[in-house]
Amino acid sequence: MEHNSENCRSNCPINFVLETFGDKWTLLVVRDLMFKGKKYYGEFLESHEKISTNILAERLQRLEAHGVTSKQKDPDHKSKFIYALTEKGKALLPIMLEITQWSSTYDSLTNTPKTFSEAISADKEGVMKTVMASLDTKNKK
Amino acid sequence: MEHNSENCRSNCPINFVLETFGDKWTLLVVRDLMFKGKKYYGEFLESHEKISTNILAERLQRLEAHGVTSKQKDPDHKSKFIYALTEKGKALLPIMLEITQWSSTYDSLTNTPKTFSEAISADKEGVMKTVMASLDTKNKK
DNA sequence: AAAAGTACTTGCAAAATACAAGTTGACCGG
DNA sequence: CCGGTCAACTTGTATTTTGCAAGTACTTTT
Repeated sequence: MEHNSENCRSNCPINFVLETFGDKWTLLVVRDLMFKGKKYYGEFLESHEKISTNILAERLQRLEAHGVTSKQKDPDHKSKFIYALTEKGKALLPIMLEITQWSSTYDSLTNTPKTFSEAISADKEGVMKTVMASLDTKNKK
Repeated sequence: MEHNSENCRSNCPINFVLETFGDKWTLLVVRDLMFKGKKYYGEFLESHEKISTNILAERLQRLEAHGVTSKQKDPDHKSKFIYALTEKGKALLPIMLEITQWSSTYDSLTNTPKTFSEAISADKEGVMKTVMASLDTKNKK
């Protein structure tokens, strides 16, 4: 569960996130967990970018191994697992919001709702609290 | 120079940055330009992570194609090119600082100086101004 | 004029990814 | 209580990307 830069290419903080998230798919799983309310394997597969199933399985395993996500049996459905962000995973929120702002600025075709990017600009702390609250609610349900 | 999500997998802002930076190397080049004062091809090759020369060439081309970096002849050395961040590239700074904070928190072996992460916590705007100023100075030299 | 520096390009083996199909254990309707 | 469907993967293979070593062309230094 604990993970540090011991076996990484360097101890640089930028490199450290790349060792876990440096590919085209991993951060999309985080996005789905953080903003889309997804928690089942099958839900991640449905995302618009169409991750393939072997890649998804490998990424979920890696995220769990690095302490970013958790995996638990769904008490209501024995054949399902509930994936969720750990505290370490939730702590990615500021990065995710800054990424959203950058893309909203430089992608003329972005699908970020203007209300959302304006809310981040006006009150980033408030948006963070709202998102965090939504994650807690989901877990308790 | 203009780039948007037209030919991307989706119009999601998270995916948009992945289309340009979603690999193990690209963001290290940005780091070297932003924080390490590097500007020559050979300097990027020297970084601790040891990017290979063909990958570096391809990434610099992509960054330039996406409007994140610029490339100009060095007036003093005809065999050298100066690489620099554009405004779009400099605008990645908030993301880079949040990444630094996250890694400094969760990597027990991080090489981030405590003075730096504390400065970001205490006065992020101030740190941003300092870094931005250093980038402007470099360009004018 | 020869050697070294700078920014690449090329070739090839190894690793990662994409796509399709198969497996295993619930769950559900009749 | 049996067959079909659902859910979460695993396996196999073709394609793409990466990693490493070597080579090229132009400049600068000695």
